[in-house]
Amino acid sequence: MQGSDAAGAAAAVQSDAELNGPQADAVVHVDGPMVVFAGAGSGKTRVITYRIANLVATARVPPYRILAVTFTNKAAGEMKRRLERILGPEIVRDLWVGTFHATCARLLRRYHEAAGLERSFTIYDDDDQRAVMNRIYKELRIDDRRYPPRDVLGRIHREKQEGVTAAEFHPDRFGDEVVARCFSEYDRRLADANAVDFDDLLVKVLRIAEDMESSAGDELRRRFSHVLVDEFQDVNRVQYRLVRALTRRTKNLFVVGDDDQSIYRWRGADVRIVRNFKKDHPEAKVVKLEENYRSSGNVVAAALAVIRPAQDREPKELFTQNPDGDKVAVVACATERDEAAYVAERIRELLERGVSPDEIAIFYRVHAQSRVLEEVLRAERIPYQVVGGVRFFERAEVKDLVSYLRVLVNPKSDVDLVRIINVPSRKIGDTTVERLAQMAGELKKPMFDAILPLCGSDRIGPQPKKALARFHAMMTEIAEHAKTGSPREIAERVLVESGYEQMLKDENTDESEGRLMNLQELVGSIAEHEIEVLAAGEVPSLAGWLEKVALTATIDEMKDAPRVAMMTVHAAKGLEFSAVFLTGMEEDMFPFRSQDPSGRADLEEERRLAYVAVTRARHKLFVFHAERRMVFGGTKYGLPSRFLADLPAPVVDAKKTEVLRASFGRFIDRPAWSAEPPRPGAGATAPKLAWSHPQGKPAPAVPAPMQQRSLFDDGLPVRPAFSVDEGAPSPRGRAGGLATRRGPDRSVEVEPGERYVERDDDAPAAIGSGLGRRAAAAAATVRAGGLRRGSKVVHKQFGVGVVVDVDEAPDPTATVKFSGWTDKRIKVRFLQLLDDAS
DNA sequence: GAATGGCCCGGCTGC
DNA sequence: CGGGCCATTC
Repeated sequence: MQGSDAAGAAAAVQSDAELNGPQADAVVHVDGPMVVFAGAGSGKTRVITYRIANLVATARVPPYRILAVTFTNKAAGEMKRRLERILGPEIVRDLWVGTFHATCARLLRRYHEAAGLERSFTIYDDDDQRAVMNRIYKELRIDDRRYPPRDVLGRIHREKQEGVTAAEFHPDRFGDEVVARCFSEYDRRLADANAVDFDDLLVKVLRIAEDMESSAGDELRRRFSHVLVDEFQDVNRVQYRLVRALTRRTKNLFVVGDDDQSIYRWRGADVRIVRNFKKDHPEAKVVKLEENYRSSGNVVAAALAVIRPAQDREPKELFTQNPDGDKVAVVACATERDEAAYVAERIRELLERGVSPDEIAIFYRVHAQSRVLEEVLRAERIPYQVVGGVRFFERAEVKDLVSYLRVLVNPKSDVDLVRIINVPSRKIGDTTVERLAQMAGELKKPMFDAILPLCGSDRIGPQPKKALARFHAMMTEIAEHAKTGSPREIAERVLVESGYEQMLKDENTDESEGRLMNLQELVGSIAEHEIEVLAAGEVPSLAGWLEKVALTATIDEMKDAPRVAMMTVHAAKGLEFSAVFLTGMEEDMFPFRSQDPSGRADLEEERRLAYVAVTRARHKLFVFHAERRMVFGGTKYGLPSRFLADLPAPVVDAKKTEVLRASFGRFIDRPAWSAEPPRPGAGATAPKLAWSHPQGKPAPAVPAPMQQRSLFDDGLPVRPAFSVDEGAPSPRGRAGGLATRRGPDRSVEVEPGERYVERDDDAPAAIGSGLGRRAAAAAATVRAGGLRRGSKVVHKQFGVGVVVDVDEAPDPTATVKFSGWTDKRIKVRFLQLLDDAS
């Protein structure tokens, strides 16, 4: 680092910063442990960035002695980019900025010997882990019904996250003997394959860092003078121990987090670590950033209301000086498709008003919700990108090519070898592979190295021998070329030489076409990586690319493109958008409740998750809940999420979609929880849900529906089953609580005061015929009023549409354009005319 | 040894 | 509803 650079940077830090009091404290206080409780939108990324800049520019800390741990690679990239503007690329290149996993992978390449690995080790993902475990089950003849491999792997995973090794594993539960056996066998196989799993990356580095005897440990502990950790509320035990070990000498551990945003408990994160930081480090300086610069007043108010009932929070009060802005729209929808159509409509409006698509995001609790949203956005020609979901790198053809490349880099990796040995088909069947595995076991060699010995034996027939020998020759040849070629060239060669490309070309279907394109994209990604690495002045390698691939998170794949982003709330952590659409805010969806009866939800964490979702929005926040929703093939009827009830009335603008408004004699299934009529005080505690509402909240003195309605002042049926007929669109009068349906025994008489509920499980067939009297009335309106082109209509299934054509016949039919569907031809009597006044 | 169809089970969040 | 695994068949 040149002196002038540093001086310039120091000046830049001073002039750029404009940090407020607490922020400045967090930046300039250099030595010793420090914890920053940074509320959502309080500028913590800025603080970390400027702190690093300050360390380098003012405190003159050599950049290579600074380690900054971010939560995602994407965040690491952004931080580096910001720092480059302040410090210049030369300095930033020497900084260590990355996720725990990426950092540990990098360290492990340096200290591989101390971890008993070769430098070329492979990182196994869940799929690989499962493959290894299946192999173990087969060979040890373990009953996979009694001990599901999934559970065993999950158990091992949890143990590793706590830093427990196979040797230390203490069987104390039923079935733990099996876990113990699998654990050590699994570790042994990974070691033999020169491979590590995600947990190993951290654990192995931790072993070295905590080893007071070895020189590697000593060196590692001296490596960094300052360690900074972002999103500290989501670190696990191993990660915490690691950063403590790394700062054992200097004590310069700086952590930033928000215990309110801890949402990864299910993967080992422990929010108590940040909450107890002061206890662990009595000398630690504590800073709280409580001013939110991101969101409008109403959004902040909503966020606070959601998080306030949470327990054991670090005391802090988020506030903002931003204007109140628009209210939070809470939108009641009929179905998920109605929800999607409404989302699309609002997005369309925003886009027309000049909002950039990348300033808009749609959130959901689970990926499964994305499909319908995607369909509708596609139909509406709104540019979007789905973050995560079925990941690119999980596609079969992509994994195949990756496996080929991994075998080239690390021929010991048996799971990769098995994956590709017969793809494309080389007449090397299961039996042959089995024999090969046996041979490898006996020779205590990797399977690849057992190929030739097996060919030299008389254990297999001449055909398999030939096939195996050819495969071996092919791979050897490619490996030979791989010594000189660039990663992209190697990948291309593999595709050709292996016959993989030919296989797909021969198939010549739409699917194979798509696969070929995916492979092209993969090669493109390798080429891109080459360019990046070359630009950084380093030599691109296949191993480097493979490592990057293994450690790429879904969110890292998010492109900087003018597209609406769709993602889970988990993926949204750390991001912000001008407009946020938070969908599926219903009980059992969000808070999510697993189908698995043993799977109890962690309500506290779900609440924090909701808080994260809300705090992503800068200006506009739309929250949605649907009356019914298709979930895993069945229709689920959902109550509005309890988190909605926490929103203060003054910041909420409650709306209903037109489809919901127009829905008459709602066909609400009668769920078990409505078996009893609501009684005062019973509403909130009735066994309608597996969860009770948060402790400490007194049961409402009024029936829950009424209590909630104060919030939804347009008569929104927050408890649909109890308020079925309310909010009907027109004053045509109630249906008298009676509705008719086809078939015998299906018309139901309803007592006064009770609401009519009806099944709606045979959807398409029931369209129209199940509509009841109001439908008839509506149809009459349509015919009498006359349906024209341009008329707005509602259809039970398809939602709101615009008539593009009417076919006058004895049974008039209209062609209607529905949002999110292809044009439909529908009998006019199944349509309801929307009077535009409503 | 490969290909195809059916069945069963899981079913969230993800490095 | 969908994916993975198994059994059947060629």
